[in-house]
Amino acid sequence: MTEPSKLPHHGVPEHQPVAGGIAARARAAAGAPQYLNGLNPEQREAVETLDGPVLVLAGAGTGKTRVLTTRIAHILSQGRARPQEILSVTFTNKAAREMKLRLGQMLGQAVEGMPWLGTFHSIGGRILRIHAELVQLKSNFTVLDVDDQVRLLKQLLQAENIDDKRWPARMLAGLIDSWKNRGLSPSQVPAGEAASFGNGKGGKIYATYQERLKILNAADFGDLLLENIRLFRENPDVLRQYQNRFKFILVDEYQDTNVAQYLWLRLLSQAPSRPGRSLADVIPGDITSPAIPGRLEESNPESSGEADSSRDSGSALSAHPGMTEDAAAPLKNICCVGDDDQSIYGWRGAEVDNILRFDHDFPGAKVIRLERNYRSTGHILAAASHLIAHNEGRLGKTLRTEDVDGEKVTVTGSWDSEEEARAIGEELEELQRAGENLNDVAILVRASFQMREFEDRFVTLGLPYRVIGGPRFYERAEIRDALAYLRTINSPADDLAFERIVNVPKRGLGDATVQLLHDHARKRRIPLFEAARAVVETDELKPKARGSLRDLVMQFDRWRAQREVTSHTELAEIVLDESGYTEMWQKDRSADAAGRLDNLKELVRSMEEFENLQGFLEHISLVMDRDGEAGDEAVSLMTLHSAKGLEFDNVFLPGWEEGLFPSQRTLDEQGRAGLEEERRLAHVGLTRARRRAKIYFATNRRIHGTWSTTIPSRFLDELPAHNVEITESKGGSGWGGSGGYGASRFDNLESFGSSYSTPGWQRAQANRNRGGGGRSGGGFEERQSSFSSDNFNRTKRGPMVIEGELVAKSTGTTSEFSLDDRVFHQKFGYGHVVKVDGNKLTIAFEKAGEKKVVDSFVERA
DNA sequence: TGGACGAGCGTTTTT
DNA sequence: CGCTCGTCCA
Repeated sequence: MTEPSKLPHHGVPEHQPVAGGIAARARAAAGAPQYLNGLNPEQREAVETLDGPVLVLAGAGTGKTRVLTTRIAHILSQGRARPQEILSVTFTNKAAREMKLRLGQMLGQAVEGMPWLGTFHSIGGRILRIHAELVQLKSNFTVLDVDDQVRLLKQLLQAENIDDKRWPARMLAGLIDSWKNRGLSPSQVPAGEAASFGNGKGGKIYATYQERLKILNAADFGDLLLENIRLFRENPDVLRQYQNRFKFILVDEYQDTNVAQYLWLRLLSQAPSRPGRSLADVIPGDITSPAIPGRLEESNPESSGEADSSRDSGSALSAHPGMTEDAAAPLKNICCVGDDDQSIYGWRGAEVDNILRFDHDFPGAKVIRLERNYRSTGHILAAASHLIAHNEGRLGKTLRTEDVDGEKVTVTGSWDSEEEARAIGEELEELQRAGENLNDVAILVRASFQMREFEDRFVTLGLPYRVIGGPRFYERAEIRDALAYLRTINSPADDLAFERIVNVPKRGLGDATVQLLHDHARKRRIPLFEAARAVVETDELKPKARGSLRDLVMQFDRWRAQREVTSHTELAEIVLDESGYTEMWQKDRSADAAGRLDNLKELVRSMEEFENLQGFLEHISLVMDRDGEAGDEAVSLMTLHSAKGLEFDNVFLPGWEEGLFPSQRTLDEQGRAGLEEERRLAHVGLTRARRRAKIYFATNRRIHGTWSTTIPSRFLDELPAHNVEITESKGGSGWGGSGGYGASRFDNLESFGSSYSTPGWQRAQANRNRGGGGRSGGGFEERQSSFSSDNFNRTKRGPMVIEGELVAKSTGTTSEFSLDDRVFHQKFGYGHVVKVDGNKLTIAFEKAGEKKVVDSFVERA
C-alpha cells in the first residue's frame, strides 16, 4: 500500500515542535544501548564514529540499512542532535520508508520527529518551497513530470522552428536532464554541448525553458536540486541557516549520487561560515575561475579515459571549489554509505567517482568497510567476489561469510531463449514441489524484452508470477489526467495541466482551439486558463467550441469555489465525476479500463492522507508509488536494475550472452566504463541470492524479430571454476554440460564462436544517433498489485499481468469451459477455446494468436 | 474524432 | 516480429 501519510506533508519551518518522544526515549535507553547489541565490530564503528566525515563501504548484504538506522538512534540517544537536526537522504521513497520503519521499531514508536529524512528530491523540494520566492517561484509550485516537460519543450521547439523529427523534444529533455544532473545551469553548459542540439539552439532553448518554468510556477525533477544549489549559492544566509540546523548528515547509496547531489551535499556539509563573511570565501560561485586542482586533475588511473569524457566537458564539478576551501570551511559530520560495486546508474548521471574520491572530497574522512556478508552462502559470495574483482575502478572490498558453502552457482546453456524459459519453468516447478516459497524466487533479466518469454511460459504452466517495475503509479495516464484537473484548480497559471485536460474527455476543443488560446495567452501574457475565459467572450471560436469552452471555464470556477466548502477528497470525486472523466473510462470497453478506474479510486483514497489539496499536490509527484505490496505467493520477474536492494533465496539469471549482457550498446557507448558497470550489474544479480544462484545462457536468441547466434557472456569466464557447476539444460536438447575448458569453458559446447573479439552478436544496423533519450513509453506496466478474488489485477494499457494462485493444475478437475467458448484474458484479450485438456485450455486469441493457458486465468466474455 | 495504415524503432529508469 | 506514433482520410 502506499503510505504517503508516513512522509512529512509540509515544509517544516524553522521551529517545528518536535515529538518529544523520540529523543527522550532514545536517551532513556542510553544507559544500556541495546541497539548496539548484535552489531559486528565494523558496524559498531560505523555507528559510533560520529564526528567528521565517514564513508561506510557497505558491500551487498552487510547490514547497511541497519548501520544507518542504528547510527541515527545513536546520535539521538547520545543527545548529540535532535531529530530535526539530522539530515538523512535516500534515493527512493521506498528506502526512506524503510528507514523510518526500522527507526520506529528501534526506538519503539513511529518517527514523526524526523522531518529531514527523505529522498534528495523531496527534501530539495521542501527547502525550495520554503524559499521559493528567492528562486522566482511561489511556494505552491508544481513539480512537472517528464511528460509535461516534453510537451513544454515541444512548444519551445516549434516556436524556434526546429524540426522535431530531427530533434525530438524527448532528446532535449534528456539532455537538459543530464545537464541538471551535472549541476549546470543554462549559462554553465559548455558551448559545444549547448550547440550540439537543434542547429546550435539547444542551449538557448534550455534557457528559455527555465524561464517558462518560472512563469508556469513549475519545477522539474532536476530543478529540485539545481535550484536548491542556486538558492544556497545566491543566499549565503539561507545556506548558513541550514548548515547550522543540520548537525549530522547521512547519505544512503552514495555511489548513486550525481554531481548536483554531490554539490548540494557539499554545501550543506560545510561548517557554517561566519555571518558577514562573503560567500565567495566559502563558495566561489564564479564559474569562470580556473578549476581548482582536485578531482579532475588527479584523475584516477583506473577510470581515466571513459570517466573523463563525462566529466571534463564542463560538469559544474570542474569549476567547483573542491578541497581548497576546506581549510577555511571545516566539514561537518557527514556519513555516506554506499558500495562502489553496486553503482549501476552511471548512465543516468550517477558518478561512481563521488564514492571513489570520497576521501579526497572530504579530507580526513574515515573509511569503514563492511565486508561480512549475512546474506549469501559461500559459493555464491565467492563467485560474485571473483567476478567483481575484474573491475579496476573500485575501492576494493572482500566480502566474506561465515555461512556454509552451500550449493554451487550453476551455469546452464540452452539452445535458444525458449528452451531457456522452459528450463527455468521446470526448475521453478521443482522448487515448488520441494516446498519453496515462490516469494523467495526471482528471475532477474538484463532487459525487459526478455520478460515476455517467461511470462508466456508461466501463463502456460499456471505459475503465479508478478512483474516488478515499469511506470509508476503517478505516471499513468489516468492519474496524470486527474492530477491535471486538480492542478488547474489549484494553480490557474498551470498551463500544462490545463492544456492536458482541456479536451479530455473530448469536448470538441481540438488543436485549433488550443492554438487560439495560446495566441491570446502569449499576446496578453496571461495564463491559458485566463485566455480561455477571455476568448469565450469573443466570437473567435465556432459556436460549438465556444460553448464547450465556456462550460469548462464555468466548471472550473465552480470547483474552485467549492474548494472552500468541500474536503479535497470530495472535491476530487466531484471533479472526476462532473468533468465526465470517470464516465469516459466507464464507457471505454478496452481491457484495462477497469484498472484505470480502480487507480482513480486509489488516487482519491490516497488523498485522505493529506491535509488539503495543496499538500497533496505538493508531494504527490514525489512520493506516490506503490511498491510494497506483497500480494500472494508468486515468483518475481524484474530487471537487474530493479532488483538492487532486494534479496531472494533462489535467483535465476537468464540471458548471460555477449551483446545482451554485457549489453553491446553500453559497450559501444561507454567503453570500458560501460563494461565495468555491466559487471557490477552482474555482481548485483548474483548477490541478490541467499541460497541458490542459477545462471543461463542461450545459443540462439531472437532480437527484434530475427534470430541470431550468440556466444556466452564473458562474465561466465570470470566466474571462479571452483564455485560453479555447469549443468545440463533441463529443457532437453542436450546443450551444456560438456565441461571442457578452452578459450572459454563454454565455447566447446559445440559450435559457438570462440573468440570474444568476434562477437557473434553483430549489431547489424549502424548505430547512428538515435532519436530520443528515453523510449516512448514502450514498456509494460507496473503489473503488480494485490490479487483479489477474481484472480486478476487490472491495470491500464499494455500487457496485463496475471497473478493467479497456483492453480490446481494437477487435480483432474475438468474445466468449466468448453470448446468455442468466448473468453477474456487479462494479458491476451479476447479469444475462443479451441481445445480443452483438463483445466488447461488452448485458446485462439484474436490478437495474440493461439496460446495454452490454465483456465483460471480466463473469464467468460 | 477515430480508425486504418505505414514508418520507425528496438537497454537499464531511484525522482 | 510487434509495438507505438504519426498521418491521412472518411
